[in-house]
Amino acid sequence: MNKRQLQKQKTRQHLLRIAKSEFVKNGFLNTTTSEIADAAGIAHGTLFLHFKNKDALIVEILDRELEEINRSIQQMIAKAVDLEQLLLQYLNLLQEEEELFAVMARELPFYNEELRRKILFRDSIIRSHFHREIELGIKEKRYREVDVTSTVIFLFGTINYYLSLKSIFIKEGSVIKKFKTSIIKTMKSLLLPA
Amino acid sequence: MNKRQLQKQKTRQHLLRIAKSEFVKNGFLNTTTSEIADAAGIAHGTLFLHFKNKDALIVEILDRELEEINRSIQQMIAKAVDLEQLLLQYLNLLQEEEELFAVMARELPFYNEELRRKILFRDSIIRSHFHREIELGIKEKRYREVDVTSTVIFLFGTINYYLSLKSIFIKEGSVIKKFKTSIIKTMKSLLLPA
DNA sequence: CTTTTTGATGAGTATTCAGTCACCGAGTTT
DNA sequence: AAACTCGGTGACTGAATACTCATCAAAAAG
Repeated sequence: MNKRQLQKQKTRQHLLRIAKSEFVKNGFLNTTTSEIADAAGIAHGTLFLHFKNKDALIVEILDRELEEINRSIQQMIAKAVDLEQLLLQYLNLLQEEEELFAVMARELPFYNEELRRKILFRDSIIRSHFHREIELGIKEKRYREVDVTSTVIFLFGTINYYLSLKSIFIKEGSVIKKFKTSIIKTMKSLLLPA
Repeated sequence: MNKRQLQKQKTRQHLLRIAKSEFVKNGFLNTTTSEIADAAGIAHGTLFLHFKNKDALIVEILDRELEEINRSIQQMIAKAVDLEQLLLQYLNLLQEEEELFAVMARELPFYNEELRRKILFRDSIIRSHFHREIELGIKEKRYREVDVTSTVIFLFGTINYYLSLKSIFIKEGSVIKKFKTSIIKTMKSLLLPA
């Protein structure tokens, strides 16, 4: 790879990094291509040399992020021994990239089909693990006989609600951190016999 | 009131009605002032004769809607004898104006301070009634000793999650109708002793 | 050393919208 | 009936913003 190609690669990576931080800061919908170019210190037109359009940029960023999240989730599942640990580790994962998850939760209904599908697919994977874990618990009589699907949606609905209204729930810091224990507590009280 | 003033009143009411149906159809953010004017059969400029700007229009529409909803809620509370009935009636209320609630759930994070405050204030009123009802149930030993605040947020978070992703959860018809029974069932299993 | 290639530039284009304003004509007043 | 008022009109403006393209200069190729 010669000097030119090397520089191009570097610019591209730089753009991806800056774009992600801008998206996380203001959301995908409210970040303009000019803002990204300015923040990256390159000309506006250069952005379109590296990415077909704004959508292609966000898709590439999300693909990378979702892939990394999937890796973390796989590790998590391998390690977690029960639902409480799984939930705690999942919440920790969310907390680490909370700004990004908050943006996705808030903007999901406005994304195009492709993006929505990718995000919801990632969601469905982790959801299915919770589903399985709860079913197992019921079979082993550790949990009460709840409606598993509804229970899982209650959990994810609540987490997404917290995330999408993050800035309203708290001034700064992590919503997940703030509500982690009460989420776990309520899930336990839903599942464990009295 | 003379002929002119009468006509003005009529145009204004007509605009409010058409604007609401457009907002419900495509959301507030994705409805243009031209679309509303076209649908109402008036000139684009006329809209700004009746309302200072697009925001003033949505604020007036929401004020009317929220006021009516408040009236319904007051009636509901007067009649409801227990949590299950209260919840069922609340879900019925949501179902009646589901498109509007779905738009609000989806777009809330993007509204300005004033609109957000109004919507969240209405939410907090109904939430406080659930809170009180659950506390009472715990005191009277009908319910288990759950964390009341978390339980209420679980309920509202889940409902909002369903609403904001309405179009993803179902093709057409009512999400609330579809999930009503499982929401109630899960709430009961959360609150009632095993 | 000359020619060709190509990454980068940024002024310019196209589009979408909210909001304005000079003007019209029906209705009201004098 | 003349003068005035005011609701309505729609072409126009200005702002925002995604995307293009003629041009440049440095690097690569011949």
